[in-house]
Amino acid sequence: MSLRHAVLGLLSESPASGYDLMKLFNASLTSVWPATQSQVYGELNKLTTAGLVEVAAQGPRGRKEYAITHDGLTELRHWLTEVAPIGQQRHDALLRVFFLGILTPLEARTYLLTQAEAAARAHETYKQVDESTEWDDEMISVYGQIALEYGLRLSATMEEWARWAADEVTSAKARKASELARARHEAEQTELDGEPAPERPDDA
Amino acid sequence: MSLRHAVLGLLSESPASGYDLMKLFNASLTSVWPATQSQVYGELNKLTTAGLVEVAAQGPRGRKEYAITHDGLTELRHWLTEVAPIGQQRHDALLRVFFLGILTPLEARTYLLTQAEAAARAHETYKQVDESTEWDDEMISVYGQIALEYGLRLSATMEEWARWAADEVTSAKARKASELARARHEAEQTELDGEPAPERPDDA
DNA sequence: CTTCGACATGTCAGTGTTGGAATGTCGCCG
DNA sequence: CGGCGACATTCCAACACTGACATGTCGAAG
Repeated sequence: MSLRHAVLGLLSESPASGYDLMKLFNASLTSVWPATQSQVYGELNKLTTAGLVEVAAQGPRGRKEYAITHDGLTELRHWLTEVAPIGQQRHDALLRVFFLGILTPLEARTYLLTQAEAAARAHETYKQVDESTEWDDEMISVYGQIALEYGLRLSATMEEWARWAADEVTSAKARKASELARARHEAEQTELDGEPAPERPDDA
Repeated sequence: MSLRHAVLGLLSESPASGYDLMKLFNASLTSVWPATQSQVYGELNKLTTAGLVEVAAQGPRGRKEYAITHDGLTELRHWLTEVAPIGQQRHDALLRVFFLGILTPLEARTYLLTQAEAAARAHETYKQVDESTEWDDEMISVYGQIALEYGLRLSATMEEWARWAADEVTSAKARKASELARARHEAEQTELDGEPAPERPDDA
């Protein structure tokens, strides 16, 4: 139900049309809460029916400029202060990690390093935004900056983790190999003692 | 479309019934890709129709034990190696940050510190799992450990960021206050010069 | 004056996700 | 042997999201 609150939040800063809202979504909320046209226009109608926003002005081309109502602002405040955010987020990229075992270590490493690069690119993008924006002490600016900082830190953590993980795959493989070598050695010892050697498939 | 691949991934490790899969989802994938019963059973039927899994054995109580087919394994490998993970994830908690400006700095700070505590609790939980698990060098264990490490690092980053952000709110408020004080001072100077003082609302 | 791009809204089918209800079976403990 | 808890599946209504299609208006540049 957060699309509703994203729309309310944007309208709390200034009145806007559905078209304006789409631009705002694509400009500042894409990486946090993406939305499509159909969703935004649909939600605006629902919000109007619910009395949380109202058509404050009409313009050319059928433009309807929406403004948040008192009830809408109350709802927004309620959501911010009293509704606990859901902690769990679906994480496509991390889900794959659980199943990397069906690939070869080399393929798994490639996957992780690709993730590292994607994170690095994301970090670079955030940095560009940070540097090309003039931050002042207005509250809206402060919170925008705080959100951006989250992006910067998250992408940095992601990259470091993915590089660490790639190394981990390599060293785990090495540990397994040496373990196998030891097992082989013991098997040879046993063989020397006259026992028949147990079957051991060669690891590729 | 990742629920499908989560199911395939779990079945790639060992055959299981829908009921078994639900336990696996709740045990290891909750924080990465949560799923409900209806989803899992529904997906199993779709996967069977698509020939990616098959009913390998039937048991008591109508139990159907599913196994991944050759086609299913191919599809899983394809997803892992060739389908780019979607980078953008919806982020409820971060969305709110954009709109904290409509709250008082104190309320905003409370929100951020609550988030910090939630992150700290999550970190603690992951730590418990890490310490209470016996990790070996089997591949499945290695990748489980890698995913867990991501959780550990992410929650640590979250907590640090939220605490930093809470401080940032405080200092931004202070900067604004001193700015206002300076403006006031200048206004008084102007007043002494005989000019009328401009209106200035008191900040609560 | 015409044409083109930006402005502007609306609708739809298909898919994914949630949460709950309904139904029944088996095995073990007392 | 009676009942309870774990096992096990199926169905459904409601809501959220995706991506595309349809329709039309205005303003400015050529």
